[in-house]
Amino acid sequence: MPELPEVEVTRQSFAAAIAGARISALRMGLPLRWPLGVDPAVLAGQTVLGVRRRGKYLLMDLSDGLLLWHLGMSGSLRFDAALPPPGKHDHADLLTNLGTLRLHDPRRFGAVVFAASEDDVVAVKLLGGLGVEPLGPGFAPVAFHAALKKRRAPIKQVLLAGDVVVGVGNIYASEALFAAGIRPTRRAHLLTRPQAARLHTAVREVLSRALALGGSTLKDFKNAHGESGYFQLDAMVYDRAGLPCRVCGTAIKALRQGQRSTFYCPHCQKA
DNA sequence: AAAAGCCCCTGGATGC
DNA sequence: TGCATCCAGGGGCTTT
Repeated sequence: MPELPEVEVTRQSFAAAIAGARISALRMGLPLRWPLGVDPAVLAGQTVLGVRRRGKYLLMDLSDGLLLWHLGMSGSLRFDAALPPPGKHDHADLLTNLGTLRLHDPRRFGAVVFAASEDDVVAVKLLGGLGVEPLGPGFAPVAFHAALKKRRAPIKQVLLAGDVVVGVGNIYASEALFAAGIRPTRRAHLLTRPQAARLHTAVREVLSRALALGGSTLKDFKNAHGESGYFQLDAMVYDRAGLPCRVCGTAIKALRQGQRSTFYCPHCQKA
């Protein structure tokens, strides 16, 4: 479900409210993608210092260690002073004196993982290979082009892989390539410098626009207050197979790349 | 080193 | 109504 904008919207919607909270317990439900990696009792009495984001991970700094939260495909977080008893798909409740943070995740591809520090092996394994933040200063056109030069895979799959630039998921990969006028099947190393620069701009604009609109609401995205976003209202190509391109009217095409669907306009995306 | 496939899981939509 | 099939916003792991 969540790509960078949704994860960041989620973070912003509860980070300030949970800062300073004293943890009383962590209650886990069915197994998630990875085990917590520590006795939950270790968390009791710790304080939540803040919540950062790296790619699609949320890093919750504690007084002694950190919790990594990932929403997988279907996860969402909710933070409230009072929540109803956990339902079938509520698999983690972090209880604090300021409220409960609840992970709701039907498919259970998400995770909550404890790490003693960012140098902890588990943290390095999950975060160590991540690319640069697309909305940060490390994402620059020239370096981006240089990184693409080393990759022969289709550009769509390189965007999605997250080792060059993080946070671009399946929706925004298609949207950014449309905005840049680039064919998703184009081999990354064949992009010219102007094309890489266009894609760099497109990734930033698509993500920051979605972020400003509160994230996408394809199915059930909600921020930690249970409010929806609006991005799906203006997707240019995603999930529009056979429909007319909003720019030129040509029928949008769909294809499969690495077991994920891709959408593009054959007329607007010739590069 | 990089690329391609596989797989984890549940639920909704579609087809017979 | 029932059942089978396919698809879904991610990404680590194993195999080429």
